[in-house]
Amino acid sequence: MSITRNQEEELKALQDTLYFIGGKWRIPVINSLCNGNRRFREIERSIPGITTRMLSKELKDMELNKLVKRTVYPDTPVLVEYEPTEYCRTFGEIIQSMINWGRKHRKTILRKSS
Amino acid sequence: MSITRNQEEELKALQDTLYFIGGKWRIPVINSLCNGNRRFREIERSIPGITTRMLSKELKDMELNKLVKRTVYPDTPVLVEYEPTEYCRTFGEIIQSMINWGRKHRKTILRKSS
DNA sequence: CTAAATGGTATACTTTTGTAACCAGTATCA
DNA sequence: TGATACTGGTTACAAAAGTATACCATTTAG
Repeated sequence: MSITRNQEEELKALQDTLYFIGGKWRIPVINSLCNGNRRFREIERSIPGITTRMLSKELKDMELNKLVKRTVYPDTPVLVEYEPTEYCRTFGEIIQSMINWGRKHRKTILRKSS
Repeated sequence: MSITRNQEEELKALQDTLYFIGGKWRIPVINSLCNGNRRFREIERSIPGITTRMLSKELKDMELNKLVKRTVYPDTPVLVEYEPTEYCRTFGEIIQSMINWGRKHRKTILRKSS
């Protein structure tokens, strides 16, 4: 049946995406980079709750996956810059839909912290 | 500056959404329910890789968060049904954007398993 | 009688994430 | 001349999340 087939295909596409997004910090880091943040501490400060360790791991992994380009300017003091690739920007639609959801449901959500 | 203000607000909305999605299995479970699966084993079979334990935890948590309604029909044999709430269906846009991403990038992705 | 499906739980284990301290190099401030 | 703070991270350890596997009572099919 074509309904079944289609659902299988959708599930596969969905799982590919989720696999690629992976952990908890990938989306916020992509968002930060796309918002123009470039330096390590700058990105770190822009994402409340992230730790140096997680950001470091995330950026390394994203570099391997061609989502960021890391450039070192070796003048003293050394300066390190992270840039989002075009590929990185393909997550725009997903991020936008998440922002939309968050906006709509602001009133519904009771955070643990409240 | 309104750019700054807007980015902060977007980040907050984004983080609310990510917080709500939480773990690894929330999205696949929502998707399965929205695809019409209702019984425990049926949902389990529809999500490759999930274990009984994780599905059980996820469904409990989703019930607490008003994402599913659990109904027990106590005729022997007992039958248990899980139904997505309207709230659950609000994730449709996010899931659809994820499916779109997965489709577009099928060729780009090299899964570890390949 | 045997085997399989139902809706799960219990236990042990591995992997991932979080916490917190630390490091070398440079700049700032008094 | 220190003391302090910022840069871009690393390291060791603890806690949380996820995985694997076995198990349970009940019911149905053969």
